[in-house]
Amino acid sequence: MSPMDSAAARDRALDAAEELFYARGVQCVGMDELRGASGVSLKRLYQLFPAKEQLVAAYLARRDERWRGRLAAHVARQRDARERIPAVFDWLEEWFGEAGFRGCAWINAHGELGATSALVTEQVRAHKEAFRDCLAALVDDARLPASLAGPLFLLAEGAMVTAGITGSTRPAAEAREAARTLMAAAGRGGLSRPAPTA
Amino acid sequence: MSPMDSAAARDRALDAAEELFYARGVQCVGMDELRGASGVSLKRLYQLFPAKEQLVAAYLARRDERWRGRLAAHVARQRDARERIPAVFDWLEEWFGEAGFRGCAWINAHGELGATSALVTEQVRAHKEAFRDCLAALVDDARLPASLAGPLFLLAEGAMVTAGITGSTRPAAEAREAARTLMAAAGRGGLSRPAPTA
DNA sequence: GACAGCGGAGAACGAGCGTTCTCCACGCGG
DNA sequence: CCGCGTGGAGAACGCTCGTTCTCCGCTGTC
Repeated sequence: MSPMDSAAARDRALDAAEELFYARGVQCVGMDELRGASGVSLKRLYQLFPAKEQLVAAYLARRDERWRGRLAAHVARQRDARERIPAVFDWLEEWFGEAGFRGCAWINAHGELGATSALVTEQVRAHKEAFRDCLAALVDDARLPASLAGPLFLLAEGAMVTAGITGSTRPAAEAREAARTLMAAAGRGGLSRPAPTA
Repeated sequence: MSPMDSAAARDRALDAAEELFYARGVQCVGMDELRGASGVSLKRLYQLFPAKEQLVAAYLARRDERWRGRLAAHVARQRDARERIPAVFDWLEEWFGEAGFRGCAWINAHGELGATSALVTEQVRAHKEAFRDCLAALVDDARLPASLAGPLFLLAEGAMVTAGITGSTRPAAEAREAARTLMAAAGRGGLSRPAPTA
């Protein structure tokens, strides 16, 4: 291989990292196994990423880009701005049903390394913030109150966690229905007051 | 120490396990460190728990009991059955604000070991199912439609994850407001219909 | 006081890991 | 055709970890 495709080596390393880290957890996969799966020599791996931690961070960063790209593409297919919000949950449902789905990579990575690696924590926070911003933009486009973004985000996060733990796609549908209810209530004007107590 | 307090040794082992596993992650804490922190000899540890995995499962099981006990106690302070549901989120908010809060122990354990340990996965599923059942009972007591339990559960899970990642207690308040809105909408009669599309 | 048995301290073991080093085959400038 | 440097394969290193073993002191009994 010519020296020039260190970019290709990087891609192959990240491909292998994504597949293995996501499927089995970061700590379960050694650098040697990564070398075997990617075909990139250990020497090269350490040239590209000075330590495993950086490879993990790069894996999360690239996955973040792709994940948000896929979500945005799916959502953009809806003409009606208000339908784009339920479409987020449609897309989650599709994702949850994919073979090999094992929950949210960032939540998993945070559970595994959040206490240990500041770099990973940073990636996780950045990803979640970006996702939240994405929802906020959809809420804004739909001319709904900005305060809706937080709850929608929480519903989506809860759905991801629950789908990851139970292996079911159902949380996506539940979250979508709840999101619709919240949108309708917000459209009706502001957040609810407490239920009448006496 | 008399041979009889193997129960006490068990408790001390679990105390140390809970503190260290929760704070730093399971894989970061070795059996030797656990011995140092608990004062229980390695030999005894392995008599009580044939392998680390069992100790992890026991830690999660005991924490589950205590966690749900604390939640139930807090919720029971509300007279009005409908106020017990927001009270769940009040309690979450308190929890999120505690020193050393680092997210949901079960979600973290699942992220760390879900792909590896069937025993741990089982504990996580059992805990989440129990929590969900608890919410379902509160919904039932409040004479609200059973379909509310799922969305409330998702809001709570989303809040736990988000609080764990961001370190803020705010997700609890957001989830509580959303829960109130969903309760009000359900009280008003059933789930929302999709917004008018044409 | 002698002895059997239990329990604790910590060494030992074997495996796996992240990281580095050694060695060799290959391609290129003179 | 000959050195030279680049890059790959994989051995090696040092460390940590889960688990087991060895040794020793203590205690309760005769």
